[in-house]
Amino acid sequence: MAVSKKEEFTQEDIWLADVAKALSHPARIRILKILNDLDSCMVGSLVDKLPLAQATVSQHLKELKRVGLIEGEIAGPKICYCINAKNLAKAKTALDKLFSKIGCC
Amino acid sequence: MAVSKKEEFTQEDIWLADVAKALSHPARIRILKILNDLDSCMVGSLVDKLPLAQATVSQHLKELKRVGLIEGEIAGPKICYCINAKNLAKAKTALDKLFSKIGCC
DNA sequence: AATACATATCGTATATTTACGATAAACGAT
DNA sequence: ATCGTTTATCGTAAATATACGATATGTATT
Repeated sequence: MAVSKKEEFTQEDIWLADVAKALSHPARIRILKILNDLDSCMVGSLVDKLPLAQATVSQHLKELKRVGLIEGEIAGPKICYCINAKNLAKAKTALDKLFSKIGCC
Repeated sequence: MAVSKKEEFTQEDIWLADVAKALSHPARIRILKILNDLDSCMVGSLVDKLPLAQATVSQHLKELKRVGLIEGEIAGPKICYCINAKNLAKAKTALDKLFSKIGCC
């Protein structure tokens, strides 16, 4: 594209689109579901559960971390990831609002 | 990327990621909000309300239509778009489930 | 049928995303 | 201090997304 026009929208819309972008790959949906089920999980364990190379999983984790949906804590030589409940709730509220439409055409 | 690995996930995760992808641009968030407020809207009117060329708006509408979040009805020479409430509700339910995490680390 | 208008599609340039091997960085244990 | 383990980052190739002008398509009007 010549030049991105994303900045020409409201901060709220840009943020919501950004959260949606973080959710826009099945690997990242899967990661969130795993973290939801296990409460927390080491990267190596996530790599075992996904059909992707370690470098790729790390990249997906970075994207989820970027928008604040997850956070990592150093646990010795490993890193323990978990969901950031506060930001997840914020995203849920914003999406709920967007999806509040009941009637139709 | 060499080859996409998206097919290696569950249909549910692929679908949810696909819906999120449709929401992953501020222009498409804006379009949904406008349709939510106005109930329905002609394409020309949407073009007026967005900082994008007509061809680009049409492309964004196509993406929202692809995942079933909106639908267009021919109205004479114009086309009237509106939200597909049924599919929006389905997406809302799936996202709610994903976001059901309350506790944290 | 010719015209005017509304929207979709095509072609294309550029930006971004996805994927992975290789390598670096950080830590604990020996 | 060196070694093995774990994860992040770099470099890179291919796929996909974004943006727009130009053009095609379809409809109503004259």
